[in-house]
Amino acid sequence: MQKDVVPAYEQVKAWVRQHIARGDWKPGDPVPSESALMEQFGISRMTANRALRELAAEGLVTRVQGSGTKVAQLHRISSQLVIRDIHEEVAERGHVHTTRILEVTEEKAGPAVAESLGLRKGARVFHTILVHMENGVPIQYEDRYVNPAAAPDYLNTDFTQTSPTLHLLQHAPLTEASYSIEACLPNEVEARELGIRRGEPCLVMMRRTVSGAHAASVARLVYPGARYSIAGQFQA
Amino acid sequence: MQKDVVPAYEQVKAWVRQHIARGDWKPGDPVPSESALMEQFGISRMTANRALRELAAEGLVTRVQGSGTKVAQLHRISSQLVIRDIHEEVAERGHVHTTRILEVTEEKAGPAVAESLGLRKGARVFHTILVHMENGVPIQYEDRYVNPAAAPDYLNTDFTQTSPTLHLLQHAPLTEASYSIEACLPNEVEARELGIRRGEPCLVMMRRTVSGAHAASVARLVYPGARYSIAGQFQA
DNA sequence: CAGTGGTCTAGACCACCGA
DNA sequence: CGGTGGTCTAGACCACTGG
Repeated sequence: MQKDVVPAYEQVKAWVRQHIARGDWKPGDPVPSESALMEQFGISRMTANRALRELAAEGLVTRVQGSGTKVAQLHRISSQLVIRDIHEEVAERGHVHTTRILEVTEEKAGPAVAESLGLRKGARVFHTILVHMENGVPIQYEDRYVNPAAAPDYLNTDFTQTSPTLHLLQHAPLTEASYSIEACLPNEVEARELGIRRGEPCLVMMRRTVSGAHAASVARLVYPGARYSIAGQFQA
Repeated sequence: MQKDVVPAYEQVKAWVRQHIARGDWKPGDPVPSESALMEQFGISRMTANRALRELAAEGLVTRVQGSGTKVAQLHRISSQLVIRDIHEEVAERGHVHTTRILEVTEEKAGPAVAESLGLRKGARVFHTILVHMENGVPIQYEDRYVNPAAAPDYLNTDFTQTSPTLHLLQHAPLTEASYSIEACLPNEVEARELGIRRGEPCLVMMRRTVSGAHAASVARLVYPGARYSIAGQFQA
């Protein structure tokens, strides 16, 4: 039975997907029930169930117990924003990534940082400021505070070899994160270090990461607008 | 057996998740095999399989046939960027959404637009320019070209009642999309319509949507940087 | 009520991996 | 080779929906 290279449930999924993509079935239309698929494909109900359940997980169809399976309103096409190591990202483009280190210190947390990291005001925190360059051109100004509890070795890292993101990913596997992206003008220091004029707009990403029980780090990432864009793909 | 409110496979998932979140099992560590879970929880293999398979789909664990299930390197935490109707978004914040219509026309496609929509240069395209306001304050300048083949009725829409995004979602269910986000300074018209100075940075999202066989629309969405940010959450 | 999906079981065969 | 995951089946009981 299962000598097929393509599993039965995948065939069913593909078949349903096709009907939806071609517009044979429009949003709100019913999709054949599990028992209908059993007969049509000569499969067991568990197999039909798996196909429809996975399509529902992808958001292509909606299932309501007792009512049936319907083609979903195709609203929530979504893309993945992924937290990646910038070194890896640059290397993938076949370019050279280098880092300029501006600051690597231990400080007392100010109120804002303490709050973000879930520490008392004045608690010890690690602070790094780096500039990331792609083929020698600055592309990211990274101002980051790190919770010592999450990455005790942080300050001993050679940041010319290992980026903060990579160190954190390796030592404090992240379980949660939030971000916000805004357009801002750089302050004087940021403009100077990025080699741009004060009036040149930048993408600023504020990111807070959590690893297990600890808030691990808060970072302010400044990208020169003219040299960087966030791009992505949505797939149904 | 299944009188439990929480399904068995969910209990197994929660149990595994907990061990990973608490750090009992670190990235690379083996997760109990399906047969181990069968014994431990007194469940059948299909149930254990489902639990682990779904965790793998979420990216929490990695499964290799013949080798076993291991805790994944928690790198690719990802978030969902969702295409939403701006009216809905504003309404959800409990605010009032209004629209100012600047242009609703039919034009011949210039080379760039034709290319994006997959049409011949000079083909007829719909063009709308709107300003979206939240409680009377401009928050988005929307310059959009639409492929007539994907939404023939587009121009007949009352854009004070139905946003372009909503019309398109309803009439041309989207199957694919790509976007890029940059920081830019607004041009003179955009600045005037958004009520900001020329030097104030903006988030600009270029978005191209595909519906079935047709490229449906390309849009340039300009957000005043000081009034708008894109925010999101990553979840493992 | 009949039909639907939600869950579960106890088997089964297979392909793959590592020792 | 034994253990692993990948898939599949033929049944089962349940909760829910709709007419």
